[in-house]
Amino acid sequence: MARARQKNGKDRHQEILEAAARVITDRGLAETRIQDIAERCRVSPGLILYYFESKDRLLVEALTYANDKYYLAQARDLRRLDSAREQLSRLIDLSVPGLLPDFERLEEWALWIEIWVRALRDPSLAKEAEVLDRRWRQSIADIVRHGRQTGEFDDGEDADEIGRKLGALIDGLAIQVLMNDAHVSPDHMRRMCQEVAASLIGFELEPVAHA
Amino acid sequence: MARARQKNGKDRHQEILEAAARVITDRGLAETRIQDIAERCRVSPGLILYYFESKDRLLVEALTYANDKYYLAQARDLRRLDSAREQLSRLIDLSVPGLLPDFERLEEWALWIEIWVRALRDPSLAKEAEVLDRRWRQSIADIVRHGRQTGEFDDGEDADEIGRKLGALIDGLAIQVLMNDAHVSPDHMRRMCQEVAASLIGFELEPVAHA
DNA sequence: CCTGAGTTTGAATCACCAGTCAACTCCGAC
DNA sequence: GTCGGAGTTGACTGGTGATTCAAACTCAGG
Repeated sequence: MARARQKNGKDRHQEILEAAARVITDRGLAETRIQDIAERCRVSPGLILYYFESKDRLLVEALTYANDKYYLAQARDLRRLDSAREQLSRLIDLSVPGLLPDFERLEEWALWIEIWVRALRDPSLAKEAEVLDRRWRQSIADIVRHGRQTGEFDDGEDADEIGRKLGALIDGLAIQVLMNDAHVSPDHMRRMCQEVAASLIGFELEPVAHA
Repeated sequence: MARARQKNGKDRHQEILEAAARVITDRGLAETRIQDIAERCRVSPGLILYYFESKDRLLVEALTYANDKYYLAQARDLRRLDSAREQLSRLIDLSVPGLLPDFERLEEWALWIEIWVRALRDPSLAKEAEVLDRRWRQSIADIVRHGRQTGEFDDGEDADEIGRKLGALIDGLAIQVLMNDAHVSPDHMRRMCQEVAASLIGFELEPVAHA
C-alpha cells in the first residue's frame, strides 16, 4: 500500500486532534501540556510537534475540530426528523448540557467557553468562532423557515432574528447549567427554551416532544 | 498617624487587586504574570506575594473584586431612576458591551468569561460566581416586581423567571458582541433585548428610552 | 538484502516564572 | 537617638514544560 503511509499520517493527525480535544475538556486549555496529549495517544511528546508546528496551533485546531465534529453529529441527528417542530424541540434538547447523556454536550459547551476566552485575544480564532457560531444559529433559522414553508409554523419575526434570540438564550442558560447553578437545572433550561421557542414562532405551547 | 501604616497596607491590597484586574483584562487570565501586576503597581514582584499568599488566590480575588465593583456601580446608577421602565431600559443599555463608553462594560464581560472558564474547574470559584450571577439576575427581577407594584407593568410570568430569561439572553448576546460578530452589533443587541424585555413584561413596545 | 524517506523516540536545551529569602529602608515609639 | 517591626526590594532557586535534535526504527520499492 503506497497509501498506507500517507493514510497513517492522516490518522495520526486526527488522532492527535482528538486526543488534544479530550485533554482540553479534561484539564482545561490553560492546563493542557503536550505531554498529556502524547500520553493520551501513547506516543512520545516529540511526535506531537512533528505533526503540528506548535502547541498553540494544535490547540486552536483541536478546538475548532472538536466543535465541527459535534456540529456534524447534531446535524445528522436532526436530519432524521421530518417535522420542523420536532427538529426544533430536538435541537433544544441536544443543546442542554447534560440532558442527554449520550451526546457529549457537556464537553462541547466547556470547549465553547475556552474558545470564547481565547478568541478574545486571538482575532483569527475569533473569525473562525464567528463562522461556527453563525452556522449553529443558522440551523435554528433554517428549521424555522422550513416549518413556515410546510405551514407548520405561522409567519412572524424574521427567521434569522429568531435564530439569534433563541441561540443567545441557549448560550446564556447553558453557561448557568454548566456552572451547576442550583436555580437553573437542565430540565428547567429545557422547559424555558421550549417555551420561548414556542412563543417566538407563535406556536401553541404544550406536548412538545418530551423525550 | 498610627493609622497611616495600616491604611497604607489596605490601600496596597486594593491597589494590587485593581492592578491585577486590569492586567487580566489586558492580557487574559492565562497570560497574567506576577511581574505584570507588579509593574502596573510600580512595585517589586516580591511585594505581591507579600500581600497575597499565592498568585492563584490573588487572581481569583481580583476577579470577584472587579465584578463586585462593577455591580455596585451599576446599582448606584440605576437607583437614580424612578420608573421601573427606565430602570429596566437602562439596565439593558448598561449591559451591552461597548455601548456606553464611560462604563467599562467591555472589561467586565471579558472578566466574566474568564470567571466561567476557571469556575469550570474550581468549585469554590463556581460557588462565588453563582452568588454574583444570582445577584445580577435578581436585580432584573426586582425591577420587574417594583414595576408591578407601582402598576407600571402588567402582571404575568414569575419575576424571577423573567430575570433568568432576560439575564440569559443578555449573557448570550453579550458574548457575540464581544466577539465582534458582524451580525450582532451593540445597537442590534440593545434593540433585541429591549424588545424581548418589553414582551416579557407585557409592555407595548416603542419609545423605550433611546439614549 | 539494501536503501532512503517518512516516523518515532527520548534525552538535552532553553526560557520562563512562581515563590523564597536575606538585606535594606522607613518611621513611629520609647 | 536608637530599637523594632512593617513594608519593600531584587537576586536567587527550583520546577516545569515547550521545543529541538540526533539517533533509531520501519517498511515499500528496488
